[in-house]
Amino acid sequence: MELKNTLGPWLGKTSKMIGCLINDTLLDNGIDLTREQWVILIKLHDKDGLMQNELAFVTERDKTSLTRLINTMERKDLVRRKRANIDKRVKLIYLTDKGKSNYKNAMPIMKKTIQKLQAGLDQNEIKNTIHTLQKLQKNLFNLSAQCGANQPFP
Amino acid sequence: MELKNTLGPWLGKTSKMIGCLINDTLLDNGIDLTREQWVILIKLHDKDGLMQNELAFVTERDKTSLTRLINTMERKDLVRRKRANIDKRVKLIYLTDKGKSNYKNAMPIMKKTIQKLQAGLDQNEIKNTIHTLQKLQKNLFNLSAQCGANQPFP
DNA sequence: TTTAAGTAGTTGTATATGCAACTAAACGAA
DNA sequence: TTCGTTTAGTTGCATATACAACTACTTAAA
Repeated sequence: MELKNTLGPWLGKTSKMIGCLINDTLLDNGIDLTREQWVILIKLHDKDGLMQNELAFVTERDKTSLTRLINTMERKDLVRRKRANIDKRVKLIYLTDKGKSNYKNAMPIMKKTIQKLQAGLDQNEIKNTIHTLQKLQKNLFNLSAQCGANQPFP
Repeated sequence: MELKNTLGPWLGKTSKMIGCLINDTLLDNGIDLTREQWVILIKLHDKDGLMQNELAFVTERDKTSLTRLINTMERKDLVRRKRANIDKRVKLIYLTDKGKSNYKNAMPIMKKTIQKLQAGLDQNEIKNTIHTLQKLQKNLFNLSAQCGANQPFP
């Protein structure tokens, strides 16, 4: 088996290039966000007030990484922490007005970029590829390839 | 268009999980390598004595990142720098004996892991997915989504 | 041949990442 | 109810990453 004909390297390179594209797009449009911060804004726009552990899980990162990412974003006034009343260990993360407006500014631009990225691919091809990726993720999950000790939330 | 039905997030998550799997596999087998170091060993095994800029290009990273990655690997005695005689600016990177033996130890284990990863996927499915990824990479290249100022080597 | 422009690599600075070990709070069972 | 265990989040440490600005060397052109 040749390593080069396996999915790993292809996925790795493509993913890396997409990361660069997202960074560049944000920068070129004067939006002061890293791609990591951008994803956090998406998740919070989806459901505001997630606790840190949930946010770490849905963004596939260790909780310690998330702590520091939120530190940076709080410093930039994109989100804010709020202690939960029911359970005082928990900190809930909320979008600030600045976070919301950054999301709103970035979204149409990012959608346009993603369309350019997928140019020349038909819907069926995209669907099949996603399906294959889902199979891989299932395998990865069974191989317990999850960073950190993140638990799924029921 | 729903962001969730585009390839970006699926690729990102899968790629992240594969990274964790590689790290875990190396760690579980007592191989003292990060996944980034592992990829460098592969490229050098393929062709020893690459110059840093070439190595940065083939591994899709900025030359400054490569400088520091090689620093770490030189400290760990996995590779060594050698000034080129023809052009004194250039530094060529060679595998050390330790680097070679780490590669040799890791390779069969990593191949086994990759087979587990691709379990349940038929060759055709893999081929089609790689083909789609190649299309994406072409788009990404045209969108000049390359990190750093890395140039392709003719 | 001398000088300007380009190239290879490094350093400064900032961000992001993860494991181990920690604190504080909540829970659960004797 | 109290004491051991679990959980949420943080900190220490090490690695990886990239842009800007730098040094040292090479090349091309005046």
